[in-house]
Amino acid sequence: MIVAMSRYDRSAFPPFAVTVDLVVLTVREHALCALLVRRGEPPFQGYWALPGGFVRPDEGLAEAASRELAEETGLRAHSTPGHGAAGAHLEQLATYGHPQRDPRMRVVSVAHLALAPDLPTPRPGGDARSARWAPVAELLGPGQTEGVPLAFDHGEILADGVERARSKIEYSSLATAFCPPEFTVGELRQVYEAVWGVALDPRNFHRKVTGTPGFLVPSGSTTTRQGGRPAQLFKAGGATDLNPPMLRPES
Amino acid sequence: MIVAMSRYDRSAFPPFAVTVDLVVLTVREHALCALLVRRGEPPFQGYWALPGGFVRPDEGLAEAASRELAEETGLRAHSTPGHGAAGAHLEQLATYGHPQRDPRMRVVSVAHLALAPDLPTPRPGGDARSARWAPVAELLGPGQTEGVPLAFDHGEILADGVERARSKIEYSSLATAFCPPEFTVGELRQVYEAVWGVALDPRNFHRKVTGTPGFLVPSGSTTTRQGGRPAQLFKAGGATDLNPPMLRPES
DNA sequence: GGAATAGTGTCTATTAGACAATATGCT
DNA sequence: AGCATATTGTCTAATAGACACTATTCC
Repeated sequence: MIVAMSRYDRSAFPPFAVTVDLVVLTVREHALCALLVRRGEPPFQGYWALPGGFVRPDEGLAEAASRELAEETGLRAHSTPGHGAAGAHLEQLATYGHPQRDPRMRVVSVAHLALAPDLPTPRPGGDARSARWAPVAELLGPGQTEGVPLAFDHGEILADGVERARSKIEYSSLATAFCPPEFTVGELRQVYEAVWGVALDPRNFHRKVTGTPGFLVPSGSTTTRQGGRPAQLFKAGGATDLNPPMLRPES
Repeated sequence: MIVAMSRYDRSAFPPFAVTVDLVVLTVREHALCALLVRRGEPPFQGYWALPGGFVRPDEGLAEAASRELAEETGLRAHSTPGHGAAGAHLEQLATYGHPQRDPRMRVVSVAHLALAPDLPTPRPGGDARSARWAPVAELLGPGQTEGVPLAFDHGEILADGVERARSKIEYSSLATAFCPPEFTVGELRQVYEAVWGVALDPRNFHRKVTGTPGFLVPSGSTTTRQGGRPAQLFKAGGATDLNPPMLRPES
């Protein structure tokens, strides 16, 4: 490979640094939250940023994103829904490559979106940097204005990731990626309500999700952890697409 | 650069080449077609490939894609619908970075999707390479098998681009990007039929598209170029999202 | 019992899909 | 006239949304 590279005119292949950045989302206390890390060095020293890092010469993009996710959260990544526990959904989001997005050099970042269940152990920082779960409502202002500025173009990336998550739970079963392996219909509804920031009718929601083939599979047991009448527990079914979709109100 | 590559070092940035590849789609003679160029040099010499090229040190990703599109087709790019004539819709598709996707060196390609109206002048090749519009049905086999192999991982990229286009015309007004500045409801229906490969009921389709606010704006004149009763001409309206969506049959 | 949540049933307005019928150009 | 396409209208089945009602637990 090195021999092959040296055979070519260097000016024909301008070198770029390639990184992966992660928009890791979870639902905590009825709020959609994103994982942020504090930067310990310039540029943007002291600012909050999305977790990420350089892609290594011998690894693929999804592989690099999966590695960074594990380093930051301990989660293993899945690209298909229907997993719970120590797994998170991971998919490529978009690539950001404005020439001046990093003042040091030309960096192209392949952003990924991860959806994780609420982590029992927040595990702040896989490599000694401090980390936190920040409610996205505090990061993305009501309009297009951002409340708290993030490092680099990470505010834009976060906004794109949140929008992707909001739209994708409409027509896919991805909302279950925010849930533990077994969950109730009410807990799933709270995920939708937190991600969309709206209230949904519990009765119509129940009829909708239990009536969609392959979305939910009863696990057989029940729980009363939500209070009130015991609720059936479900696991995510094999279906990935929701057809017809779950409709977001106010459209 | 070669020194840095030979050993991973925290302070170094493993260098990558970054390219843009284009999935340029149009509708010709009732068939969805993709723009291909023939490779004149190894690797994959003589194979058909997607148009593309290296991102320059001082240009952004969308800028590079727009430049390549203009070089290959003469089209100017728009990221919003509602344009016709010499304009094409252009959006980022996904990024492909498998370590061995290019045998020469590590190349990360940011693929873009362009939707263009049928070009009066096919203009085969902006830089002396031969080019052609290939029906995607001949390139992507019935199953997941490809009919004709493309260079590199371009078959996979093309399949992703076609799938993106097929799903995006469901819930956006992007189908108008395949049409000339003024078009009839029947011509728009033929776009949907070509992209999806299905037959749609002309009467229900007419009611649906004319009843969606902001999708179509009457231009005032009529045409008989389709034969039969003269049809109203429309321009693309300002709406970008179709709500409720155009439903793809057989789902 | 009272509060809270789970789950079912019912009604209505909207809509997708099938398809009859009419309109208006062309040869 | 006969053909082709455009455009409007009608009917039916399915569904989203509103909401009454019952079920089952904990306090």
